[in-house]
Amino acid sequence: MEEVVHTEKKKRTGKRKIEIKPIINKTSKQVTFSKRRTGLFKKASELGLLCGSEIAIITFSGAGKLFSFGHPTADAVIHRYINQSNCINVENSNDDNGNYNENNFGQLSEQYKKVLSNIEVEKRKADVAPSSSSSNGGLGFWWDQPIDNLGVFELEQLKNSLEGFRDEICSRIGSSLFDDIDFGN
Amino acid sequence: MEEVVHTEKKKRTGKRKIEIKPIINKTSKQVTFSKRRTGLFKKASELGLLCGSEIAIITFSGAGKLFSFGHPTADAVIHRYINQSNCINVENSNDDNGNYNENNFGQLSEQYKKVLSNIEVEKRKADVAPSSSSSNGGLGFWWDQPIDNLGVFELEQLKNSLEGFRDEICSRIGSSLFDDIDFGN
DNA sequence: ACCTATAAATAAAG
DNA sequence: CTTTATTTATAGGT
Repeated sequence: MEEVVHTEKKKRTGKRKIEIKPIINKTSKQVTFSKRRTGLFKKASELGLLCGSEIAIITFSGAGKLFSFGHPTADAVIHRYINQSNCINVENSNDDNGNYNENNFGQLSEQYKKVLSNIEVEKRKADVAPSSSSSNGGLGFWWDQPIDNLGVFELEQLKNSLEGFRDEICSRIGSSLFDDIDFGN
Repeated sequence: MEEVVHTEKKKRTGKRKIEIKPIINKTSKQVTFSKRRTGLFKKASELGLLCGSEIAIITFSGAGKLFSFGHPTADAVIHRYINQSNCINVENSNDDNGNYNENNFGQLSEQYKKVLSNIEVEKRKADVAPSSSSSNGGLGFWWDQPIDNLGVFELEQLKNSLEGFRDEICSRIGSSLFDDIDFGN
């Protein structure tokens, strides 16, 4: 039987304490990102499952690669987040620096109301307005054009575009928030 | 020195293993949500700090209360997520059921191109269009009105509203994605 | 990708 | 909120 006396080159394996500061080494940064992201997503799924809560995580790696997790889906949760502006349930949380994050979607419906109200005011200023027509060659942006220069067809386009734009936005946002915005009827 | 033999009423304190399934008891569900959400946000902040990655977490408690975390901010990350449609960097991750989440913002710029192209086609169909004017009393939605009935003032409103709408959307989305959409110039 | 020792998170009780 | 016992996550190495 042999006794080997190790002249203490302590084979320090196992987890060690680390400081929470930027990892310089690119490879170990990637490894850590991968491991911790996996752990984070697992915990998020447990939270959703245990507590019946909806949750979405969006993260971009240092290299700009996107990873997302969602329960039930990331998009569903994000849509709910974007559309909850007019609800009271707005809570912020602090980040690693102890700073608070703000949800700045909160005042949107107010802004819309203001815009619509301004339109109402403008409306009252006018009684009857003259109109003229002409075909527009298609130079510049429509909002830089004198409105008088727009013919019926251009207006049709405007209308169609606006409808399309509005529908796209609504479906993109998955929102009913804009449904009551009618641009002055 | 005294040796006390405990007639085993094992005082079972300390963490115990749990199953990952919905918690029924409302109180312990709230407690668990609070504790785990805190832990999750902490881990997320560590991930951001260690790996220089951007991260956002949005979660709604069972009661519908919103909590968010973001590094640098939740909104910044969500905007980047929404706007990265035309990038190649789309990675999905699986949720607790092993299902994959999908980012369905990917085809948006394509849709816009299609709309704009349709408008171009329409444009070519017309040469000159007549126009008329009249004040509109303000009944119904503008897109349900015959376009001929719109007077200059209504068109101004339309223009202003559209500008406002577009600007609001752009600032809301924080996007440059719509900047090139000009509704037919 | 896998292993192992250890740090960190946390379930239950006070 | 605090403590305690234990499970879970994970840093570093292979």
